[in-house]
Formats: sequence, structure tokens, C-alpha cells
Amino acid sequence: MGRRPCCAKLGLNRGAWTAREDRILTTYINTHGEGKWRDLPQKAGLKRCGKSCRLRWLNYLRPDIKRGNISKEEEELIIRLHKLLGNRWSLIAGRLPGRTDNEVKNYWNTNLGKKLQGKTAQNQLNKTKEKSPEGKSSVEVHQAKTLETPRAIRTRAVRCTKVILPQQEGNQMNYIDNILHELVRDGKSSSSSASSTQGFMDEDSDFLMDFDIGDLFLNSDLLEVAGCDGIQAADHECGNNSSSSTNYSFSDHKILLEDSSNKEIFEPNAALELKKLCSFLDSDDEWN
DNA sequence: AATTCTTCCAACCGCCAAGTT
DNA sequence: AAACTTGGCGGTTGGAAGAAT
Repeated sequence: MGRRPCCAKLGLNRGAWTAREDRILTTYINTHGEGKWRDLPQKAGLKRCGKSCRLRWLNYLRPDIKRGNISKEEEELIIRLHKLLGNRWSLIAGRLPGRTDNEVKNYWNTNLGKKLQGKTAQNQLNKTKEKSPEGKSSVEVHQAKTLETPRAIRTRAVRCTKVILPQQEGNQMNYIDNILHELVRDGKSSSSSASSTQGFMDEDSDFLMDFDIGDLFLNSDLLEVAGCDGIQAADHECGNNSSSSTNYSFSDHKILLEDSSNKEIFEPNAALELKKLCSFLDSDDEWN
């Protein structure tokens, strides 16, 4: 038995929503709440499929939707998050109150993608020209564009067990230390054992403090001080199944992740290992 | 003024993972 | 364990609106 056919095959309405349909949907959800999308249209008296109702509500009718132009601050945040997360629009939108994944995606495709592509292509072109002044410009532009692929690749990491940072001079190390302290103080750590952060960065520390990996990654200050210009992930097949092992690399800094088969990647040259910095609150949690 | 081209974005589509039976 | 349902996601499309010719 397969899926039930969607609206197109049942003679339901398609295309742009009318004001009347919007009113019916809004009234119904305000009365009965969200969910049960499959049955909603029939109960509400709409000639739409549930999926269409859900999309209309989430992307347009919800009361907390922020409409209007994306601000400069929002744009900068989108760019930073995209650098880290790639095309994971729902995650990015989750960090922009009132914005939907569809809106962020559209904004990226119509504004930022082109803008940044132009910039990076030009940078790459300049670099290539430095190396070979006689360059073939059209080829170079093409090559630059092919380097545009997002740096973040979707992964299936289930937990992060180690963060490795190279030894650095005091000031910078203290700065990272402070940021990590702030994460704990702000309640971003999931661990109740976070009452003391003394010795947090000590080389021999054996603390088992849990961190939300998302918050850690998204703390731009930490990424910046770590010299990170994005997360690079190398996925590869493990045996015959499709699970992937994952190595997130911040330049010389390594964040080591386990895949579902508990494989780890370890960077032996790292000077400092922070054990269990980023294991998840609940081991069932999956970061993907 | 008419036509063509370009841009933008709401909506659709197919796929997937998790939950349920 | 398998079949099925549901909700959610990201990629793509189509049409409206505006710009260019």
C-alpha cells in the first residue's frame, strides 16, 4: 500500500491562496490548534491538501511571522550561519525569530547567493592571476565558480566527544576559556554539573561537562578566535551501510565526532584535548 | 504603448525520518 | 519486523510584478 494521493490527484485547489481560504484556515487553527494536517482540510472545509495547509500556515499565516525586509543584522547572521550549516534553512531560520525557512531560502537564492558568489569568484580570480599573470580569464572564472560549493556538508554525527585546540598564547587561550565559561554561565550547557568551571581548559582536566554542540558551533566569537572560516566535513562511507564518519575541522583545530558506529577520528598532533566537551545532554539526541 | 526580459517569492514536489499500527 | 502514516525539509517551479528595450 502506498501513500494516499495528494491534492493534485483529488481535484483540490492549487496555487495561490485566497483571502477566504486564509480566513478559514486561520480560524480553524486558532480554535483547534496546529497538527493533524491530513484531516484538517476536510474538518475545516477547505479544498486543499493537508500539506498545503501546513505550508500556508507555517510560512504565511502564523501570527509570529515577521514580515518585511531582512535587516542588515539578519543578513549577516544568515551569511554566518550558512557558512557553518550550509543549506539547512530550517536550522538557520530557527536562529532568526519570525523568519521562516522558506523566506531565508528565498532571500539567499535571490540576494546573498549571487552576491557572495560574485565576491568569492572575484577573489579566486585575483588569486589565480597572482600565480599566473597570463591567465585564461573565462576558465578562471569558471574554476572560481566551481569552488563555490558550500563548505558545510550534511552529516550524521550523533555525538561529539572531543574538541582539540592547539596550544596558543595566553591571551587568546584565556579568551576561549572565557567564552566557554559564558556558555556554561548562560545555561547553554546541558549539564547540571556545571556549577564549577575551574580548570575548564586544563590539559589534564577530566571534566565531563555536556555542551550543546549547536550552541558551541554557533558561538561566532569562539569560531572567530579559533580562526575558523567554516566547518569542513568529510563524509565517507563506512562499510556497506550508508552511515558516515565525520570530522569537523576548524583549520588546525579539530572537533571530533562519533558516527553511529562510534568511530572516532583523533588528531594526534593536537596539543590540547578537551575530553567530553561536547557530548550531548541525552545520548539519544542526534545532531544532523 | 507594447513587448520582452528579469527578478522575486509563494507554492509545489519528492524524499526522508520518526512514529504508529 | 514490516507496512503504513505523518510531519518536516530542501530543491524547484510558475506566475506576478517591475524593469528594460
